[in-house]
Amino acid sequence: MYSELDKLIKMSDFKGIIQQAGATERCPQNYVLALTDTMNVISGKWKLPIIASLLRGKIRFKDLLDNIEKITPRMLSKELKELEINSIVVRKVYNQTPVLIEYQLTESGRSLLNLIDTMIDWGLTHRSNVW
Amino acid sequence: MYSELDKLIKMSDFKGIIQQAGATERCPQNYVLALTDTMNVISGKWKLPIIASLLRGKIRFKDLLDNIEKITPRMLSKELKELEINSIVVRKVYNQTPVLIEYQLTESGRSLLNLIDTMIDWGLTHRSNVW
DNA sequence: ATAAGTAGTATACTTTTGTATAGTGAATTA
DNA sequence: TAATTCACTATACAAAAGTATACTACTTAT
Repeated sequence: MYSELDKLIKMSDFKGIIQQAGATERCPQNYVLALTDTMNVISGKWKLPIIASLLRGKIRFKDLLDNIEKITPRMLSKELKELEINSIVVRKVYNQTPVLIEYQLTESGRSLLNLIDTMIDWGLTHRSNVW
Repeated sequence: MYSELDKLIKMSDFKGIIQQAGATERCPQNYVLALTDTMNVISGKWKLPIIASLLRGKIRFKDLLDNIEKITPRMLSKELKELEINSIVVRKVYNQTPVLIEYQLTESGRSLLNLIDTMIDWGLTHRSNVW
C-alpha cells in the first residue's frame, strides 16, 4: 500500500514524527500528517477507553463517568472536547427539560474500530512471537 | 474480526486502557493486554521516528542521532533500551576494534509497518471526511 | 425546603515525559 | 600529543499530562 517506509521518512520542518535525512522527495508530507493525526486521536491515557465506550452507542456524560473506571470529570470533559474538535465525537443537545446531552461517534470515530483491531492483532502476534 | 468492541470493554483491575462496567465476561483480557502493548510500543514523541529509521535497515547510534532531527542522545538511548526490552529492537555488538554497535528491528518490529500503514490510511480518510 | 441527579468547571497539585548541557572512556586519525 | 569520533551516561531543569478535591447552576424528586 505504502509498501516501503522510505515514503515517509524525513520531514525536516514538520513537527517531526517521522523524519530521516536525505529522502525529502520520496516522503509525501501527507502521510506524515495523517500519521500524526492518528497518533493525536488515540494517544493519552483516556482516549481509547472513551472511544471504546462510545463504540457501543450514544451515551451521556454521567454514564461515561460511571463506565470508565477512575476517570475524573475534568479529564472526561477535556478529552471529549478534544475529540469533538477533531471530529471524532459529536455532542448533541436535546432541548427538553431537563436538558439531555449525548455524545456519539462520527463516521471517522466509528472507523477507528478497524484501527483498534489492527492494533490488537499486532499485540497478539507480538506476544506470540515473544513468549 | 473482533467484530464488536463489546469484546474489549471493561477490564477493571487492569491498568485501564479499555474498560466499561458490566461486561467482564465478554471482554477477553488478552485483547486489552494486546492493545496496551501496542500503545506502549508506539507512544511517545520519538518511538515512531526511531522505528521508521530502523525500517530502512540496521543502523548505528550515531546515524540515528543524525537522522532524527533534534533528538538528544539521552532520549535516543532511553527509547532504544525500551524498544529492546519490548523485543522491537535488537542491539548487536560486533567485537572488532573499534567496537561496532548496530540496532535493528526484530520480526515484531518490522511488522509494525503494517500497523503504521493502517494508521496512515485512517488519517488520510479522516482528513478527507473532515475537509 | 431539602436532598439528589446531571453536566460539567476551577484551582492546586503530582507525576510523567522530554530538554539542555556537559562529561566519560575507549579507540583513531592528524 | 592533541583533537576527533563513537557510544553513550549524569545531572538538572522545564513542560506536558494527569489527579484530587471542591464547587457551580440547573432541575427534579421527597
